[in-house]
Amino acid sequence: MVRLGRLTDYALVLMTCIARGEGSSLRTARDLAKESKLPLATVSKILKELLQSGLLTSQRGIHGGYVLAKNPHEISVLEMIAAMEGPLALTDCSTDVTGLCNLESCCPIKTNQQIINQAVRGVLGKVTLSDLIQPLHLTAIRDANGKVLPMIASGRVQ
Amino acid sequence: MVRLGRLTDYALVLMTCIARGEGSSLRTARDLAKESKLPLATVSKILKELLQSGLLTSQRGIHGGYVLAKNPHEISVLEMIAAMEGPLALTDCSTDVTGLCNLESCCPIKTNQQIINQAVRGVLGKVTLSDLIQPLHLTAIRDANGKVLPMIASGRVQ
DNA sequence: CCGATACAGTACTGAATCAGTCCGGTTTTG
DNA sequence: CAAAACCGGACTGATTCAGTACTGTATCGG
Repeated sequence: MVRLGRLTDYALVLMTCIARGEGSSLRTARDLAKESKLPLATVSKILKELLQSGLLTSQRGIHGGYVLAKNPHEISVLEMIAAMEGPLALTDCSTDVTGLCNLESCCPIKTNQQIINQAVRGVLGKVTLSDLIQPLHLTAIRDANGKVLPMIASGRVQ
Repeated sequence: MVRLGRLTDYALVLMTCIARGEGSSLRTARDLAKESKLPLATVSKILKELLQSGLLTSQRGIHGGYVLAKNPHEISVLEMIAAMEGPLALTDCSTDVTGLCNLESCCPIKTNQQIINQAVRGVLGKVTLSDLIQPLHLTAIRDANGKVLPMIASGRVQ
């Protein structure tokens, strides 16, 4: 299905929760678990990974919690996905690692794969956390020909 | 890693092979297996799925084989991916199926997820099989702001 | 008409990945 | 020092996936 892992999905939800609560100091894992209706253990695991990727900062001890490390408009969807699943690479060929593919040097479409990857990265890099809080501002997103994607305004398409 | 299945990767290779050999009548599975250096059984499986999705047409019997069902520029990468992995949906929320998510109606980011999905679909829908054969023409692909993606011409970025 | 060739469809299996959980440790505060 | 909260790693059951095998059906040549 070419889908994000479920944990990545949760991560987007949690980041949105934290971003919405900005200004109200720290959010605890317990707090976020209640708000997102997800199990605490799972939430902790996700927050931990987001922390290690530098998207969150934490405060330990009683009265501890998590905050965004950057402004919401500086955190792209691409970064959040990469935090949970590692660098975005739709195929083995599009990694910088060599020796994975037995076709290696003669592979006729390696370059193309990288181009496809770059296109997807470009799009995901353009959508930021602040866009997820304010959906209507997404009208700024345009397709490959520079035309605004038709469904943004109406909220739904197909 | 957010990656395509390996079989999907192979499918892109095979479709490229077939597209390149256009005009030279039918390509047999055996033939394509040899050219792509993939096991015949696997190649057959992939071609079968591409057939069922209407991207290929087949001829049975001795002297049978496969041909593209459409012109290369009418077959998008999105279609090929969908043929192998089903409809592109980065998250459960972005499917048309309901009842999968326990947050359902109150989920704060459902709309956004669909927007993200649509953005990715838009990009993948713009790249066609003919683009994969003629990499240099990909300079037509632009980012969300209408600017040409920087790495296309040079073949590589980052 | 018969057999060789190639597509068509299904079913199975071993491996790899993933979600989710648990447990023990460390830091801070009252 | 005890409670609250973060920190880190490790384990497990389930699910998914790649790959293979086997049987069936269609077409063509002789």
